[in-house]
Amino acid sequence: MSSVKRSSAQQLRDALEDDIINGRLTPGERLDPEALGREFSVSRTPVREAIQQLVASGLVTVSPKKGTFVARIGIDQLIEMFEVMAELEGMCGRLAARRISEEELAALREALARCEAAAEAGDTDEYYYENETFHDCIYTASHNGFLAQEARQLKQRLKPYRRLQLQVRQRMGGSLAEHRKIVAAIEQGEAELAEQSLREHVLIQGERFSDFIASVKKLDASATRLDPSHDRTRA
Amino acid sequence: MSSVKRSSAQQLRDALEDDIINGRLTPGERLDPEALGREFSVSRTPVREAIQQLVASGLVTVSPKKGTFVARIGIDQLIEMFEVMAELEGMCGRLAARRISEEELAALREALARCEAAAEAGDTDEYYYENETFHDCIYTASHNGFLAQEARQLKQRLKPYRRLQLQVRQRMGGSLAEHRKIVAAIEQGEAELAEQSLREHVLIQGERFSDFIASVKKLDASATRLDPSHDRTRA
DNA sequence: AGGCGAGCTGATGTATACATCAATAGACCT
DNA sequence: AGGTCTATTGATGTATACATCAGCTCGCCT
Repeated sequence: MSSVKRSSAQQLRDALEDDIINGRLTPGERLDPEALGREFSVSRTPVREAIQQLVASGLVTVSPKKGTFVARIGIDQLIEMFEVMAELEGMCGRLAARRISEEELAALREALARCEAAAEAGDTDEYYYENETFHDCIYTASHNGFLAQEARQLKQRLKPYRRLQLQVRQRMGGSLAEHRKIVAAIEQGEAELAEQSLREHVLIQGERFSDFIASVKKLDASATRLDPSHDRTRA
Repeated sequence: MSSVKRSSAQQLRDALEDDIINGRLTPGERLDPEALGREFSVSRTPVREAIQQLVASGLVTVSPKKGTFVARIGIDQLIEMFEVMAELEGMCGRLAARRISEEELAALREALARCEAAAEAGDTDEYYYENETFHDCIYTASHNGFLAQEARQLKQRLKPYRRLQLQVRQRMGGSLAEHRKIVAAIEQGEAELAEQSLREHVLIQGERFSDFIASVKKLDASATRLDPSHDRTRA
């Protein structure tokens, strides 16, 4: 399997990445290398390495002589990133409509079914998860591994902020309808339609920015002063 | 200005990046941290840091216990990356057609003029350089800084391989005609046309892959055995 | 009392020494 | 002679100590 023995730096990187993506570490929060070293029983060197990698992937920023913090993405850049995300998703859909295999199509239908089930059950968390699987199926079906990788990476980078979005329950119904339309387009090999549908599917969430921006600003403000309640040094 | 005092690791990173992009270090070539340390009069720590960053940006790969090497991109992935590059360029064009400012349009026309001059003079190197400026103008004019950054980064990553392309002199004329078409589309705000023109402009180079692939394979083969003639440790 | 400056503090950046482990080459056994 | 096991080697990975430097505080001067 994928080698079970990974370097401390890699493990730490994954752990921090997961913490950031899943909101256990919020944007603006400070990361103390020494504290992290104590927590994971390693020296500052691999901690530093892990942080460097997170900086490279855009999840962390480090200000010399001031400290390292979970990256705070400005609203303007956030919009820009959504714009690119929509394009990448659209491209995945366009390619998938042309290249998808039978197995992949089956997996896509399965993912759609799971989304429908979650929506019917009103389980927003479950829907959020299955929604990811759905989109991931399309990435894979694009048969462009590099594109899929880029899409996943950007999505990860946006994740700390996305979780504020779909909370709106009404959005689930609309999202589901769009999913069906997307699947239909891919099934029939209508590349342009699939692209446009997916692009809009992503952008619609961006257009709900009225509510969204408010949430972000609020989160920005609360995280401005380094919230000590999230201190990871405490056991 | 942009702080003149940068860390050794950053300087080294930039130096190596430049070496790789401009072909002084060829794909597959080994990078010896100790030798680099001696050359730049620093310890292995900042060297390692620089290498880590290059790994993150995809220009270098490191195999544990075997060594670190300039990244070798397989032909299949190379094609995938060109596909994405074309999409990003197209997106830049589409956005630029809607958002470009007068100043930016002037700069774009200027860049086109320089391309024309270089082409008329038959100076391929100059054309290569001005061609970059031209495309960079479009990135900027997209008014999406994140998109522009991603496009530049991907272009950098492809650069070590792109230099094998435009060598064909005949391509300059065709390229120039496409440039004019692109500028015209942007001038008139025809977003879709600008997008399609740019996408094809990039992909055409990919379709010339018949010749291209041969060159890459040749380069791949010659770099397979770690060529000692490129050893940087020698003064 | 308010502003300014020197020293302190705490953060990142760097150097060096050690640990670890896979690839390799050598010798031994068959 | 061929294959296998083992010891060496050389590479990355990690630990620790030191250097450096900006921000902050405390105290002095005006």
